[in-house]
Amino acid sequence: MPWHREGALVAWSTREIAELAGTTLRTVRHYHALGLLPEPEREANGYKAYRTEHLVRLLEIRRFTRLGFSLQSIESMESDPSNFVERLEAIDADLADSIQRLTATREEIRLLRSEPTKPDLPHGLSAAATKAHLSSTDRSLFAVLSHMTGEGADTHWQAMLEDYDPDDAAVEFDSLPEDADEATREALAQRMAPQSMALSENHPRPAALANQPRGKTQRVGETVISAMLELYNPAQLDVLARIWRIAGFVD
Amino acid sequence: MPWHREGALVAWSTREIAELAGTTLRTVRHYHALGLLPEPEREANGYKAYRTEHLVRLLEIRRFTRLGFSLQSIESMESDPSNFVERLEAIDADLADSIQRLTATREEIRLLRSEPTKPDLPHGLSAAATKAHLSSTDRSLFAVLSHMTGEGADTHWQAMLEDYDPDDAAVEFDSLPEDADEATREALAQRMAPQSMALSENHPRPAALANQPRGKTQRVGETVISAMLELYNPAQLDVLARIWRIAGFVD
DNA sequence: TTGCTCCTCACGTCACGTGAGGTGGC
DNA sequence: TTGCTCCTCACGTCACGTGAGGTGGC
Repeated sequence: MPWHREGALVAWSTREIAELAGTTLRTVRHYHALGLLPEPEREANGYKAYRTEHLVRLLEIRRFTRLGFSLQSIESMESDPSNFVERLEAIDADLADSIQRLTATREEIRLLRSEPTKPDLPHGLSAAATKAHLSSTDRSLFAVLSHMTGEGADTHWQAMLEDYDPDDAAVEFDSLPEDADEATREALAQRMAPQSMALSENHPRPAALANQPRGKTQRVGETVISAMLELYNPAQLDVLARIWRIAGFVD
Repeated sequence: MPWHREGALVAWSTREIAELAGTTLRTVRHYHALGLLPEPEREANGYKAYRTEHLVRLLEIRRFTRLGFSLQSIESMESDPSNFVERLEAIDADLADSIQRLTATREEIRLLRSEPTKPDLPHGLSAAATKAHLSSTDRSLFAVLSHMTGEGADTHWQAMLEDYDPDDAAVEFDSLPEDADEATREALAQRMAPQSMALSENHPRPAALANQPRGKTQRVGETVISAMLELYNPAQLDVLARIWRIAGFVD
């Protein structure tokens, strides 16, 4: 409870002024430490005795922080109030950015909630990869592929995956032992090639991918190739090479 | 540039994997420190040699953080993935809150930019107070009054201020010396009373203020009264008391 | 003596940012 | 020798939160 001093005047404790202002004890003390809020006089027992001037100042500081000013910028602004509007505009631009980002995040979350799926890939890709029964190895490859080719290409990969039929050959490929003999590898490649060719024919590289600067495309290629080299075993890599030759992707 | 190792395999440095993932050196090291991202093997010179598995994991972590997960919650979620959807919903609620707050802040900033005025009071009140040529003392009183009566009452105070005419008597009141004699004080009260009465008649207390719980109203009253006791000098307080008696607010 | 409120350090939070000081190959 | 990149501490950021340890009046 506020106590009386010097006759009619009333003073508040730190906790009281904090609650009056709708904030916390620690916040008030923090403003003292920064010199933003002057310390009031003390009672005989050492307690701080806040008065209206302090409440007014505290409310003013809170108003500025709610507007998005940092405590430091409140100080600097009060020593040089010249470019107040510019500061406001800078804060406003930051706020617009933040809202933009948070809204995009909410949209991602909405998709995830509407169709829960492992969030290791962008949502559409993840759902398609799950429906296509991709192995975790293949998912890893698509994680790299999708990130490296950029968001714009995701719909392309997604459409391709949605068109993909996980047949027996694919299952065999996933569990192909690294020492599979040549006949096995060649036979598997022959079985897998047709679908690869069909997919590549039905889903040509989109313009966004084709029109990249040369260096970028090369980096993407190197990264994806090196990912494949690590993700697949020698027999699987050989099967892939054979498929590419059959399909005419390489010679 | 990536360097080669064990024949065809390629490894990246910390900086390289960070850039590949679109993040920073320090971020990668931070994830190591938290145990979120396993450390890769080292080259002979002690350099870390990252490979695809690390890139995939790094991209996954980044995806979670962009969704709003804290680093800690990524860990705990992976050890117990059961309530994934609940976590998503909690994050979504936080995001909605944040967007709500930021949007409200932007609206305040928009008002301030459209009509720049001292931001010591809520915008509408500040503009009205400035137009009414209120002294900084009076502004302080309104800062306390507005905060204590809550946002809902601001339009009431604003309407009152917009109706207020800062006449000669008000100017005299602002600079009234604390030892002004009784005749001066009484004359001033007589000149000021009519406008006070008119204002209070044209702007009755809104329901939002009248329907407060008793304790709340009392606290507001005490705080505002104590603000007045500090903001005005004895002669000014006496003039106010005389006005109130003339107007019949008190007896 | 027990409870309650006040006080002053001073370390903790969160996701990294930023030097400081040293190494290794060209 | 100079430049460049890597490495490991370790303190800094921002606006406070959270004890720890002690005091003073009922």
